[in-house]
Amino acid sequence: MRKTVDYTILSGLAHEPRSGYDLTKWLSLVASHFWPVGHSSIYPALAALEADGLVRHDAVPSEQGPGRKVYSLTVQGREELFAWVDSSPPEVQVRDEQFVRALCYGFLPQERALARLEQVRRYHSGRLAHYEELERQIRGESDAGCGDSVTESADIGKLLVVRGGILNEQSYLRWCDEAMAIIAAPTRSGRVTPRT
Amino acid sequence: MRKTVDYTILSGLAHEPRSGYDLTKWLSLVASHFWPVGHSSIYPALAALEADGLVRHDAVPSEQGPGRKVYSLTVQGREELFAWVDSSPPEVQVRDEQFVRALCYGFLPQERALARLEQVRRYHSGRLAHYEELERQIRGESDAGCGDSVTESADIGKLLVVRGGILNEQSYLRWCDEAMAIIAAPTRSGRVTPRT
DNA sequence: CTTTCCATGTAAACGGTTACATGATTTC
DNA sequence: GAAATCATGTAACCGTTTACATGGAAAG
Repeated sequence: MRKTVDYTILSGLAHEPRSGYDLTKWLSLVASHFWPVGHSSIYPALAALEADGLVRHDAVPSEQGPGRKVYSLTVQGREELFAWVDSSPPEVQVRDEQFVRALCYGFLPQERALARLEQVRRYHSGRLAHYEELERQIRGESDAGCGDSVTESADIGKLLVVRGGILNEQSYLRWCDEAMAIIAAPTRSGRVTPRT
Repeated sequence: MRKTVDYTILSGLAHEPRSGYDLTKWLSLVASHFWPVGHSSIYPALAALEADGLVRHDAVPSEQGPGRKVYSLTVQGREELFAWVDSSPPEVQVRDEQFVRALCYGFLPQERALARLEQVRRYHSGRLAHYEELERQIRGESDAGCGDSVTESADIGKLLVVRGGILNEQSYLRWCDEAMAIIAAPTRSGRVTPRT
């Protein structure tokens, strides 16, 4: 059975033929916020995909370091990828350690919980700026290419995921604000730290 | 080194002493959307936490099935949990397979991508309704049992995570709408069927 | 001459999920 | 008498992460 990391790799190659090294960098740029992949997963996966006939590579000599293996999708690889993309997604499984902490914020002294949330907010503020910069880049590229706004098939995918990142970070920021309001609310009587 | 699942369990016990069985059910209700934990992780973890003196259990006979082991936090367990809660969170790592597919939606025929997004939207619409119901329950409970400070502290955590779930699902719905608009945009030229 | 970047890979450790295993009681 | 719920646990598997491993070229 094929794993998600395989399809992530195939997706990368669908956008453009790449070496394992380039894939690693590209995926860490555009896909790390929904499916992080390290290079130590990529190289074995590429070899397995090649053995199954979903990708093939051309050896390309490089000026520095060892020769590159530039991988591209085969017809079969393209078919399998698109079939998977157009298949029923399972229920999403998200893991966010931050919320485990949040589950206990009510037990912390008010000012500690608020300080934590402030910190979380700063972090996501930075992430948001990062995705917004990415969006500008994508829109800039496709403007330069054709004349229309987003036209290229490949750009649509990139735009979709970056918009996802942006909306997600915005909602996180909204959560921080709300959470701080809930914790700072004066309606509660006594908590771990006594009032006054 | 302690893992997140340990702190998730400790968080559950901080809210109320519970058996492994009850913990499993409670966590699947309130924590499954940010840190899913199965019972086969819980029982070994509880044993390890007990060996380390962070929790202890009282054997309580049960009417049906084997006797229950009701676990509660020790002083040390409480301290370690709160110290972790009030520590610097690492960068969050989210995994959402849906976005891997989205990365390739530009390669699908328009109507297929739109159908997919419609399906995703329905799913998250259901999730949103679920969290909203949960929020109503929590707010109902704390209105009913007004006065007790411990109960209130526990309710804050539950409220925070359920609000997180709601804001997150709302942003997902917004993403679906945006994504459908981007894909349905008439400005694109040559993308109708996937190339082969 | 040391660090960074290019470029590829392997192997062990870790954590989580799935399946296995048991058995009593209540409900249909 | 079959299924669901209560209640506990173990073991194999699987995928990811981290560390190990190599080595040339450019830049500081």
